[in-house]
Amino acid sequence: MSETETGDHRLTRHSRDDVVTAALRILDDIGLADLSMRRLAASLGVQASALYWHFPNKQSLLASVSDRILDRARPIGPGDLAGDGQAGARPADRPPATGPGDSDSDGDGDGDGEWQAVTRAEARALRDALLAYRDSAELVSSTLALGLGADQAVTRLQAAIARGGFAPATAHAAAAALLHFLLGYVSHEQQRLQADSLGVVAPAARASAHENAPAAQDAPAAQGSPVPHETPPAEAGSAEARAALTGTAGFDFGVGLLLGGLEREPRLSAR
Amino acid sequence: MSETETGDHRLTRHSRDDVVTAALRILDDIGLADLSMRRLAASLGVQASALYWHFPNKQSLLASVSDRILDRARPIGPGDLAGDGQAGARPADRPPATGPGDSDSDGDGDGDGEWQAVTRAEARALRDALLAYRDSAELVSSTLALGLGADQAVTRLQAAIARGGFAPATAHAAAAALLHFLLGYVSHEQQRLQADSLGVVAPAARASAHENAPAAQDAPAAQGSPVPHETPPAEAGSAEARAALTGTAGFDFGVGLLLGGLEREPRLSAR
DNA sequence: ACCTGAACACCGTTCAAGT
DNA sequence: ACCTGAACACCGTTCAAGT
Repeated sequence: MSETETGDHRLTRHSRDDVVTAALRILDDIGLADLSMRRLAASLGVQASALYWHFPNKQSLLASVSDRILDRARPIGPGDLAGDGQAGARPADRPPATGPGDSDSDGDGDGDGEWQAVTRAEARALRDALLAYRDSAELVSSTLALGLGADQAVTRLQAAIARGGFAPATAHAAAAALLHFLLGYVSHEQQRLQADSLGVVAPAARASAHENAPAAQDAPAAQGSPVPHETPPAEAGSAEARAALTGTAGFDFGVGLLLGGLEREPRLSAR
Repeated sequence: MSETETGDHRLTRHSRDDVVTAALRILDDIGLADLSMRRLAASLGVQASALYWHFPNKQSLLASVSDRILDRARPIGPGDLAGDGQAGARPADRPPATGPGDSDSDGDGDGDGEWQAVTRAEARALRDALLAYRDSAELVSSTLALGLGADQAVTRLQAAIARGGFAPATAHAAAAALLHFLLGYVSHEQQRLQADSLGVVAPAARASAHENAPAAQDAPAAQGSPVPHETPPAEAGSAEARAALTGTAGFDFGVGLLLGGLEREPRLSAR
């Protein structure tokens, strides 16, 4: 409730949600490292101690921020798989979306690879949600590392995987593995985006393993827009393949690996 | 150099390595959250400002600690695969160590799954090295998230995978994915270990999907206590399979998933 | 129901200066 | 080569008290 915080504040009392919203804005504007209780309070025109009426401590506040970010990833319903024109929240890019770089990994004969498509879509939705805010993957990671939140994400991935007919324990372990990869990947991705957006440049000896296009940044807009900054795969180089698997391609590759391995696991129902 | 710090200190000047050693001890004794420059300095009998002669800032010190932890994972040579009896740092458990819980995933007929065994061994060595110190996975994760260190780990995993004849870009991306999983998994594992070691206990209703400990929060502090998050679904489901894939079995499962998926990727040399 | 003011016990980092 | 002492600009959290 209350009015939308446009930078100024005063004269309104705040709700729990207002605090989370303000925190999200600071996160996106100046990063996790500078998201302090005092600064957050100041952005709301309030004393730091006031925040402790809404949250018992900073960690629980961060967990709520984490949940809010992840909640944005809801859209993908069981009905629509890939190639649908309408996006859920706002992520407007969503390319044709078939498989990984090369052959689709569900070409095993029977056509029930539906769980793979759904899982892939869930994973992409989570990544998109994370890419919408600076430092969000690191925030979610550390929140999860402290045992708080992020259950929603595991649950959704597990549900998608379970469509393949795996045992609950299998689906859960695979979902956890997928989430670990996802958070680590996006975390690293966001660190590079951030480094590139500053004038870090990296002389020229960047060469070998990883390199991607600079000038990809922008992110002036506030929270909403999930920033579709794509780095074209540009694999090409048959020689040494100097171009690494980055961006969406690298992400899909990792997800594909997990799904590929999962496909060989035993199913409960032989359908 | 200097004498081994046994808790007391005084009268010796310290080297960079001494500082790292002392930091490692504090990390293991009281955890990452309480590893401050001031406390570290005190444990060395020195002013906090003295540390800045050795390191430009806290992050670079932590990166060095991170490197030291990872360096402990060296032992696994190309010759020995699994079943070796000698442990590395401190973890004295190391069970018989055969395969995952169920069937080994490299029984595909041809006998050149050697790269899989080597990769698996490298992954296990990294996990063991991390398990030797409290909070190490989180430390390495955040160090890596900030763009420092941990290159050694990726490099070694990549080298192991490359034995399978994959393109460098493929091997690198797979190694990165494996490391992301590994750090996330062990991080979560250590968080649970830590929670369990305190008297958190978790009543008994631990059951269903997510095994994190309730009763840990509630935060008796303050007045409001704004009632955190929603109540978990607690679906319970099929009632069986409540035993999740945890510990070494869960770890091997995740690694196996990645390796299984990798096996389907195209090779450069047709062996 | 939501916030202030003041305090407590800390932080990382800098810098002139010492030996 | 390694460290001190003092300072600067911050932290998260508590708590009585206000409205």
